Amino acid sequence: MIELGTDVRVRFAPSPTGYLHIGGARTALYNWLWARKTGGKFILRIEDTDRERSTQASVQAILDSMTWLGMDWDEGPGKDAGTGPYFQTERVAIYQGYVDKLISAGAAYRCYCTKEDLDRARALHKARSGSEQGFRYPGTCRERKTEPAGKHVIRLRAPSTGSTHWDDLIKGRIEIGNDTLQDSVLMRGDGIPLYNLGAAVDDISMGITLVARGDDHVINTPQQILIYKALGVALPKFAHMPMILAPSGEKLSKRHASVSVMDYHEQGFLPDGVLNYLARLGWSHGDQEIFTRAELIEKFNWEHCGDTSARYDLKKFQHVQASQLRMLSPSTLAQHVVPFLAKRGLTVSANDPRLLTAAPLVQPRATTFIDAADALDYFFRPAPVMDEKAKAKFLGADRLPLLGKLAAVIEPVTPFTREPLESAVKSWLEQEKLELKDVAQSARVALTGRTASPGLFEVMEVLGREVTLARLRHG
RNA sequence: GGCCCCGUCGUCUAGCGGUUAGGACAUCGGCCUCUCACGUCGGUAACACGGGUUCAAGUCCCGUCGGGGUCACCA
Repeated sequence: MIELGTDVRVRFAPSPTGYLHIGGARTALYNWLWARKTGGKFILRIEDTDRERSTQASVQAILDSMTWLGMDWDEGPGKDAGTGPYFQTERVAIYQGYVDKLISAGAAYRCYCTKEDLDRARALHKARSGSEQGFRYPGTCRERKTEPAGKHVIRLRAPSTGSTHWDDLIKGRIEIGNDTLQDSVLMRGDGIPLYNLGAAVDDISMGITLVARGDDHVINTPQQILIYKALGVALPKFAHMPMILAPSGEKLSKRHASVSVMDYHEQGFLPDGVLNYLARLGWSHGDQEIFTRAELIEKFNWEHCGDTSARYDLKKFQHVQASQLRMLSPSTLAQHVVPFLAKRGLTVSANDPRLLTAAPLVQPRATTFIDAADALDYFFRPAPVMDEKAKAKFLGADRLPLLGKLAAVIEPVTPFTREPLESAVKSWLEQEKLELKDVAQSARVALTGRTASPGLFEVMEVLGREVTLARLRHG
């Protein structure tokens, strides 16, 4: 059991090279949940050192996605708590300071090899081994006595003997032989840090106590531990979570599914639906599948994070989303669905009594807000959009007299609500020796334009007397 | 290829030496019923393989096979 404490400081450190991916969202979620559970701090840091690929639009997309999901950060863009700035490109002076310390500690050195030198060495390696893989920096500048003026990168002086290990919160003890390490570049010639330096220095200077990230970073951890040790700083805990795979087992990408968080917003998913699904993809709490946000915070832990990669499953995702949608109060559902009604050209107020009455009717019939808006459509149009096939089948000329009678039967019913309507219609049917199913589908098509809808009397109640009678009489 | 991680129903998972291997999604069938859903009842379906250790192995160890990650002046 990991101790709770107020000293928990976790972070999510995305690179703004695209939208926020659902894999990234899950990484953020586990960190955020842990911070909220423990009363610790959740820090958002933007790792924008790849100038070529980083864009302002991506930064905004990440911020928007985090905000939509409701994962608020305690420190980060717009919230400086003294550990900022939170964009790595604004922290170059900090990295330079740490690099100086690393060099004087003998843990790093300046390397003056040019790109061409390295390309030559790499070509030589390939010629010998038949592959570019496995190339290691030959160490040309490692023991250099003189320091020529000029452009240089900073390299890690990696040990070649012994091993580096840590106890991963998810994967247990991991040990990697130092002979697999190499003198990798920590800082570019232009003073911009590379991932391992930036991440380690930021985690140190921001006081991060638990580094939780995707397990594609396992291999980076030894180098970062080396940096911590060279600086004489206490190590954080590490938790490496498995990746999310496509249903086919490949790395999940756009080709397989909607991977951008904001896609789910547009598709009418609930933030809580996304969070619930992502939480269960790689973490469990006994047999429970559906969690409120508060339950997630209360119950999340690292012990029950699985160490196997999980495959994305839209069907299950939809089920979780539908379950979350059903948990909404009518007024909350109304608020969420109004923009989706607007997209259909239907201007409806979230306080519209028809909407509030209809909301519980569509709730068990919808997965997303798009579905809900579709199911609500005919309540708010002057006339329903008619399914022509249904009309041909159920609204033939022979059916109209019956619907006229039905209209006459319900016309005087007061109040115009489901129970009185139902009993009035039932007793009429009894007299006529008819069954409800003899008239129900025709009435449904007349009222809604389609063959599937909530119960007939509920629909009538929402439509109200005027509209119901008009539609039955083919207004 | 080297190094690292992983292997329970199709999928997400529970399990932490003794279970008729449980739940959920999906799927199939029944019930409910004015349609469609919701709900509900039930079925099919899994410990990758081979060696150990042990009275006893899905649970521990080794190997094989399989999957994934990573080997950049990307992150």
